[in-house]
Amino acid sequence: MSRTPSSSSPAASAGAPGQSSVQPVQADPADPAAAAAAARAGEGPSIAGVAERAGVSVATVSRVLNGHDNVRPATRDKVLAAIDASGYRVNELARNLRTAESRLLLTMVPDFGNPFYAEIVRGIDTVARQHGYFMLLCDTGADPGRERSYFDMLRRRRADGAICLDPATIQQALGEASQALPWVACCEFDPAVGVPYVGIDNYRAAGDAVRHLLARGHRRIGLINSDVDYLYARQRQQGYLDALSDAGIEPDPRWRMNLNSLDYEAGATAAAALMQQPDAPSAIFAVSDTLAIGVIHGLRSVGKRVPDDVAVAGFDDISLAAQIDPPLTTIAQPMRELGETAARLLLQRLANPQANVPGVLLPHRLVVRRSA
Amino acid sequence: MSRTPSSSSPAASAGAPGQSSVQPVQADPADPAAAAAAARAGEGPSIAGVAERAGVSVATVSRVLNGHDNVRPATRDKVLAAIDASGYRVNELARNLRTAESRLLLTMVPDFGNPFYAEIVRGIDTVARQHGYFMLLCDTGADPGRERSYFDMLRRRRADGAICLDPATIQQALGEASQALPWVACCEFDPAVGVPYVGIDNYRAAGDAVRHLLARGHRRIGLINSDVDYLYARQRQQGYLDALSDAGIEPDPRWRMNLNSLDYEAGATAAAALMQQPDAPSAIFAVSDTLAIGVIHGLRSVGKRVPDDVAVAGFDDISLAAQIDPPLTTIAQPMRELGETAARLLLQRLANPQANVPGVLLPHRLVVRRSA
DNA sequence: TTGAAAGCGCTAACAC
DNA sequence: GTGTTAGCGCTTTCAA
Repeated sequence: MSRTPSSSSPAASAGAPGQSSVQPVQADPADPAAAAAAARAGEGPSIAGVAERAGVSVATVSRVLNGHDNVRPATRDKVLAAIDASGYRVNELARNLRTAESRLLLTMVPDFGNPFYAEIVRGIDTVARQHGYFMLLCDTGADPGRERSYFDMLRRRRADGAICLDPATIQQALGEASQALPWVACCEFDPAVGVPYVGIDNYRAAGDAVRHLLARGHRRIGLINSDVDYLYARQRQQGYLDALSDAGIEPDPRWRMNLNSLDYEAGATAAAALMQQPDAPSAIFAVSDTLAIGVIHGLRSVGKRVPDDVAVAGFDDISLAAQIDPPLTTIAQPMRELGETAARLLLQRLANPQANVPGVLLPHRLVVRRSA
Repeated sequence: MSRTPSSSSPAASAGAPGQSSVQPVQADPADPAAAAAAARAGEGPSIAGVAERAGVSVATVSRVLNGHDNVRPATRDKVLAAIDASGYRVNELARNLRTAESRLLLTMVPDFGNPFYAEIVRGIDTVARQHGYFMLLCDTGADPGRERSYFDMLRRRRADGAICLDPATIQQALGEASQALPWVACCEFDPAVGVPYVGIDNYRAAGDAVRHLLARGHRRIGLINSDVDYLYARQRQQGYLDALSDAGIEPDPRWRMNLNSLDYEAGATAAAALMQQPDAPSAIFAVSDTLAIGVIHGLRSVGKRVPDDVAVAGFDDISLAAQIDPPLTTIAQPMRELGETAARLLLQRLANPQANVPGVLLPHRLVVRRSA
């Protein structure tokens, strides 16, 4: 990642891309005019105060602030000096109203405590900041009501665009009313909604995981899935089903479980339950690493060794996956890139509202470790 | 995809701002005036459009919008109907400028991928939203430059207040220039900076952990610490040192390590290194659970069993701590409450800038599991 | 190259 | 109760 070799830090220029940096400077405590202006404004001087101090018009100050080049160097210096001396900071509330943009990007996640989302969010944040936007992170808890209310922030102009990681079912409902709103889908998407998206091929990825288990000689393979509200859950389930069928195995419904949570706890409980039945699976495919980690714990709690008694495969390849015992075999998703791509798609859509922004699928990868 | 003149969605067709075409949701596609107005406004009607439609003044609409009670019910209904029919949404950009507040709270964390911070952030978010604020999450990477630039958002009026979870050293530098800015410190704080804070008694907590190890019969106890830039790192180290001394043990410097990361990976590497030396510790106290989990992994990689060969204690009690093998003995921090309290302190400071907001210390708790 | 002035959409005095 | 109006601080024509 290359950085501008100037003195301004990357984030410092973030708020106002392409504008001259305003240095943090102590206001001159002995200047009565500045003091009066400050008192009037409640908080530091306004652009008018700077103009007065520099002996120019507000228009000129604005030009300098925004890095326009039609300002005589001498004038610019005067203005810069006045800005410096007064400790002026641009009021983004005013600028935002005037330019009719908030420079905020909304990111809606079902659960930002989940390490999988955390990494995606980081990708979004990086790209957003590179382009002078800030990211407003919203935890929806996958609740349609909250989802909808956050979405409304777009209409209220509180955010310029949104990235949605919530279930496709929710997006669908949202989509009907909001085709025209500037948003993109990440990980979860319904191509039918007609909204730009980025994700992976969940069907094939799940198949890859199951085929790996099959290659290891397993025939009774369990599936610990999340809520089927999620598109990925349905797609991965289908991938699992078809991979088994293709291997000539009739999938037993008793091997499958649907959970309404991705917590470690949920995985542990489910695994223990799975093992209760006769002819229990000799391998388990969990649709998320957090679930898989819980599964390993649950297995251990009922006296099963991993992978000797039961093999476990996860999904996502969060950083933790390599650290647990045994290290987790899993499907790696390019989390960072997922986030970065989502942000870029959104920015693209913002820059050119009528452009036809595509859906994109990123590659996944099977990572074989010791758990399966 | 081209723009469809027909079936315009309620939101899209909402407009006819500042003009008298009063009609139901469906805009007349053949009305050039409406089209022009919509194009000009770019996005839906303004308060003036609603006023016109309802046959009242903008002041009245504003009153209804803000729930003032000095509006005749009949009038209010008219206005509500007009709002409804036009699909009006308040423009918060304008409102924010007028009221001189952004209703955004900034939260600065060194690393939001860390589950410890994630839970705190959730606490902040909950309280913020209860009070009509949104939370802007900023990952500083504990970089002073980025820290400072985020801080400047307060001065640029982009956020109304901030909660800082970054190292105390950074806060100190910030504090000098920003005593007056509305912010509070969470977890990390320097009482000398004179800023409201919430945290725990790290010194005593670390002592509790070490005393537990001592009680288990360990004499050679290692410390895997983070960067001493963090106040908590220094406090926990002192707690560790004093607990050993109090037990009549001369702490060996070779038992201590300082890491510049809290990643699992870092803990694993450090633990492996610690074990290389003769007379290696029989117990390790890691100042964070993520580190401790890495430590367990690292120990295992050099053939040590936990807790039989080496006992491990962590700090934080993230949800994962109970799930790994062996389950982690750790110091529980009230993460959620930490976040909630921080948010409340900030809100309090915002509501009453000159009030003397206190520093508060929340209780911790030793959680004994199998790792030590 | 610079300045004057018109708003962006909203809230809140201040009148009536 | 309701309307009129003056800005909030900024950007951006349009003239000079």
